[in-house]
Amino acid sequence: MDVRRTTVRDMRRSNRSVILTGIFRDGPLSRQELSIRTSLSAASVSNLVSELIAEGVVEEAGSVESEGGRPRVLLRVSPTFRYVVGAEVGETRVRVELFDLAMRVLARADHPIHSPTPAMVVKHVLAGLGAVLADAGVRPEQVLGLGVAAAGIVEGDAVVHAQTLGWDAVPLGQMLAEGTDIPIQVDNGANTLGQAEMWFGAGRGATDAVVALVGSGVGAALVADGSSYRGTRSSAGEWGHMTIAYGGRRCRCGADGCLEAYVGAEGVLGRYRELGGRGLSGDEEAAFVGLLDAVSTSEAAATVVTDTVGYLAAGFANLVNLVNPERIVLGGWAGLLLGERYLPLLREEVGKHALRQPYQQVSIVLCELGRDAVALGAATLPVLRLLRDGGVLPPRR
Amino acid sequence: MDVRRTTVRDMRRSNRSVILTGIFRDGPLSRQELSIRTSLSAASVSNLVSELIAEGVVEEAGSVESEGGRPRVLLRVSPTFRYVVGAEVGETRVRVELFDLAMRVLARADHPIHSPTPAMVVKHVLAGLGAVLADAGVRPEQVLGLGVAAAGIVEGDAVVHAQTLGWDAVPLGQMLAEGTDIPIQVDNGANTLGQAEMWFGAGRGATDAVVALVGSGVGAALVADGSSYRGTRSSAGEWGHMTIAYGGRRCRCGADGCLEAYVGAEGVLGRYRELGGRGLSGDEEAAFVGLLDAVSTSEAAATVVTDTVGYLAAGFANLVNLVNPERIVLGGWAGLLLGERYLPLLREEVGKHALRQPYQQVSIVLCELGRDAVALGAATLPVLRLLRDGGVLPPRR
DNA sequence: GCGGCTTAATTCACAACTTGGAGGAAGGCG
DNA sequence: CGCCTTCCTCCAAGTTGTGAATTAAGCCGC
Repeated sequence: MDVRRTTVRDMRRSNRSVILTGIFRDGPLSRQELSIRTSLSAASVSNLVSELIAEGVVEEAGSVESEGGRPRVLLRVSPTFRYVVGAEVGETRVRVELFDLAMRVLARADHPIHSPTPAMVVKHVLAGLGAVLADAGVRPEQVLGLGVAAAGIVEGDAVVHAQTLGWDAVPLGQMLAEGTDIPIQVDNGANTLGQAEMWFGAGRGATDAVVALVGSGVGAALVADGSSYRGTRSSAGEWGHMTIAYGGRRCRCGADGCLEAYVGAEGVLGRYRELGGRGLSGDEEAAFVGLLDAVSTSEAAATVVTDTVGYLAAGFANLVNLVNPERIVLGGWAGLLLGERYLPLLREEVGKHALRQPYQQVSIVLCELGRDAVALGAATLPVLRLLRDGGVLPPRR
Repeated sequence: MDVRRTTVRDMRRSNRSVILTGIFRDGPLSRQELSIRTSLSAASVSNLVSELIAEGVVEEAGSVESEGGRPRVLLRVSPTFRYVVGAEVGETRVRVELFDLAMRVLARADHPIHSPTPAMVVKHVLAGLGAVLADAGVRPEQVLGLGVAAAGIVEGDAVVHAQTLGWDAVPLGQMLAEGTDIPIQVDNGANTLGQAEMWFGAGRGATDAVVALVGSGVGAALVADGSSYRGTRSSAGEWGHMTIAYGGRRCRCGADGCLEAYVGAEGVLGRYRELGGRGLSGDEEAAFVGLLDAVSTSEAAATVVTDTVGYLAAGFANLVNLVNPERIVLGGWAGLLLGERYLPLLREEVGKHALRQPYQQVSIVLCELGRDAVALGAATLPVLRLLRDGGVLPPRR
């Protein structure tokens, strides 16, 4: 247990962080409002804000009309103070996006990949980084950081384990750092999408929430008390491989009865075929849509889909009982397809598996951002750090 | 989101807390050691300690022999500064225990109950409180607080929901407060036992852990980053009602396939009977021991027990995947009976259901404290608050 | 157009805090 | 008994948030 002291310096950093976070998260705000919502004195707010303005982190942005008094000056984080880059490393593409601090996309670079090696990924991410910077005319020194969303388990300082890609203990962060001076942070793709959803999507305002992603596979991001929960060595949130049907279907992770084997699109389509269902064509996504459309005509399809909702509900109920979130956000392409059609049924089914008390406290909603938000979420990682540090820039080599 | 300021006052409270916590948790310590482990300057340690001594919270306790210099003076929390009371409200008894701040039992009062009403429980807890105080000659003003461990879900400020007792939204804390001026805190029994185990038992030193309790029912206490995790409205940790066998056995909570229905003693004995097993007599506990002893002679018993270990392992694996703890502590009377015999098998089975990465990071161990530690854990609640507040006493009416 | 009014932001003296260094305290050792 | 080592405490200095007083900025009525 490393209990640590608090110094007068920590106090200032903490208050700078509180103010900067307030300005960033809740749009342009006046010093007055900041003073009220942080319960800092007007004097301190003024003091801290003028420091932040002097450093260029914050800027004034017009003022609000008054009713006879001096108008309040609005403050915002200077969008061009620094820029952030988010990279999505998926199983089929590498996407790199450049954002300003208002989180607007300034440039984008995509590159398709297939069964990529770590070296290839590093190459494409660095190439994309160079491309977006050149595209938008931003210098590397102006970039606050590069956030990378990787498929798989991310451990400690950017070591990636991805069974589906055959990656084992790949030091992705370190490898990338050899090609650039920009500070790098790596996280799991589900977590970054969850982070995006918490900041800009359906998770706004919640402090204890779960963002569940259902696609070909299944994952979840846990948010406890306002910040992402990572466990001992940051590999928490592997919701997809929760055993939900003891002794059931074999999952691609090797275990039996995982949630993913029943709710992930691959598992769902597999079950349909096992029940003798046919007639689905195209890629996985098209097939999944086809399955949902076949519900009214095919007995097998109806059974599989209803079951899927039930299994998903049980998975949600387990989260509700164990974590007692105030909100569950359902996303991922398959999750959205299911949710659009079956959200009421899903809610009802969750009630059958969850305890009454925590069930009454949770609301289940759909993601608001598309799956393109993975890179956006990755880009929030450096921003999160900036806010936590009260606007103090991370050191560079 | 109520982000809050930090003032110079918070700083001092925080540092007092750090020092007091250090002294309490890690035995007698010298100012020197405190200075090093907290990285506070020697001057500040001296300053804060002398304040704590003046207030009577801390006292000097001998000194360590030196090798030619001034000997270090050891400091400890004054055991008689205040006293704490822990109450265990079980389904069959009310136990009240009085502790000093060294957490030694000074007096105990037991009272058997059967299907108790809230009013009865309140009566017995207050009677027990009076009894232990009289017994040890402690005045009410000397009591720091009363911690109550209740069976069921405890929500917010001591509102208890206990389906098995038929309690719904019982304001236990408030009811008790009408009978005494002593500050009251109420928590779930599994949580308090978990707390005891984290401080004084098998959980020592861990920051991310789960204490799992398997008795007639099944529960768990989640500890994240050194402190108990409670969720939105403090009803997290209902591990027992996690769906683990979709569409399986009916649980007493009304849902199907709960872990408790397969791993709780009641469920295990039920399964044995369903398989045609017979010959178990006595109360639940005796029957459970009988079942375990019958493994070598009865096919049904062997099947049930092996299955139980498997189900329990799946339940653990779900925790491992989702929460990524560094330690899982297995307790509860049935859990200990199982664990004593099958811990290696259990560990192995967990490996079959959990992902490799988080599995390698978790150690699974048995509780070190008996189930009598429920009241001890409850008594830690006021102590925890004292430590958090840096030795500042809670207000009294 | 100008004083009066209202509200926002800043300035300033102050109190609370940690810190590093100087000095005092307490014991061992020759 | 004096010297040395180590622990502890006191003191001046440097930071920081706060409340009261002050200044700034716009509106309104005449």
